Amino acid sequence: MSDGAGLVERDAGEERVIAHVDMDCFYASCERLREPALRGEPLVVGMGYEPDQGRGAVATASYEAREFGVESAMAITTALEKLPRKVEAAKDDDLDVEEAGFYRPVDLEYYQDISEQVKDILHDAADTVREVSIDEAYLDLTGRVPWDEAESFAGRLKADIEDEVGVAASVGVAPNMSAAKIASDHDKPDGLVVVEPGEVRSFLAPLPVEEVHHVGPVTARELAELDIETAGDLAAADPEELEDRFGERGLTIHGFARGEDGREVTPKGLPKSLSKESSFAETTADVEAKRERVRLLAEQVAERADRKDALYQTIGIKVVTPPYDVNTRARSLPGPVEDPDLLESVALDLLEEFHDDRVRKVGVRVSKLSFTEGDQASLDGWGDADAPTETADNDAPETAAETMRLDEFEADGETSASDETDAGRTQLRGQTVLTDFR
DNA sequence: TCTGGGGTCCTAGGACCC
DNA sequence: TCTGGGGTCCTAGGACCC
Repeated sequence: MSDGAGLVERDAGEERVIAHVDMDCFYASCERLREPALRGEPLVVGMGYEPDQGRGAVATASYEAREFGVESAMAITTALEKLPRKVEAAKDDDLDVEEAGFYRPVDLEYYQDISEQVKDILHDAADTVREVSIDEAYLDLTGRVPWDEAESFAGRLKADIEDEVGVAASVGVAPNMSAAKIASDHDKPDGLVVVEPGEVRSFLAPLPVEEVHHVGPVTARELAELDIETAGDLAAADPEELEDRFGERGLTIHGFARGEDGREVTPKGLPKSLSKESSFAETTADVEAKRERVRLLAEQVAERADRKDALYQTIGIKVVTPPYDVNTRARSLPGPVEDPDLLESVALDLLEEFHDDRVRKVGVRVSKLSFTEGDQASLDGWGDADAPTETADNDAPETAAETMRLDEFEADGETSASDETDAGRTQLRGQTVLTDFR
């Protein structure tokens, strides 16, 4: 048996101690923190459940709400059928108040606040922390916590979070990230699972293959055709065949299933892209409605880029047409810019291709980001918003090379300035960018 | 399940260069 | 002028994660 390549080898004998911390239905816990009456009640936190506008989905359902069949990402309308709101049930004789629950709209800023308090505790507990999302992080405890103390350490960590912040977490400890992640999930909520180095294979073997990171519904279905249904099956499969079918990811998931994962815990770097998207309440072919939404999103994306001191070189849109076809279009600029008007005009220009299409959803995205020096705090998203902007000079590109590329860009635009007056306007914008560079 | 929003990474084909 | 091979960049789509 040769084992699958693609994983970083480490010195044998030096087993790392990695923890994965995962808050239990975090948004719901936050809501209960400021509204204790919600404790023990079925609670759904979602977006767009009020007849506001747009479609909505469930962000988090408490365990009590899950009893009624409400799940994460479920359409809010479906969730309401399974679990009506108490306020409605009280007014309606056909509904039973006992069989109803509470709904609260997502309040990300508040959750971010709570999250920071938790993250502070995590950073005190470990030298290296990778924050994965608002409610999840990996800790490298190697050299700080020996295996025979892993369980008590994790227990203290949970208790600290509970006592100091007031929300519950599940913790998994294992010799690598992928196993730690599965471990934290294994006994949710309020779980604590330690998988020591020698036990990883046997711990993973009976689990359904979907629990392996990077095995989603599509891959799981394809694996089932190969009679691979558990992590143990996957671990025993032929890596070459997996690579043929799934590419590099085939080798990755094979390794994960075998308890092999050489990834180091590293702090999260700067973002690669920033985007904003939104759905229409009903699909629409209305040109002005589409343009108006794209304008709004472009403005919001520009604002966020500005707050994070990010320059962008590629501007893209996303257009979702019924039934659910995702189309993306993108255009790169000759150099990085921070220019809301250009962002808007390029986005609108890209949208022209979908002029006659009925759409369900649109999005705007910037990528190929570069960041100005200074003020790291705001890069994380919670620094002070008004950083001094003396940075423009610092990242002026090397003029010779840049000017050449700009010339090419203009020439390109000239020749392809096909039909629309919009194209010409974009060109003009392009030239204002040029002067910004000098 | 008839599908919200914000991300990451990989792949494949085409353009272009040497 | 029927045609190699390597490399890079760009765009579009897809799978996946939270």
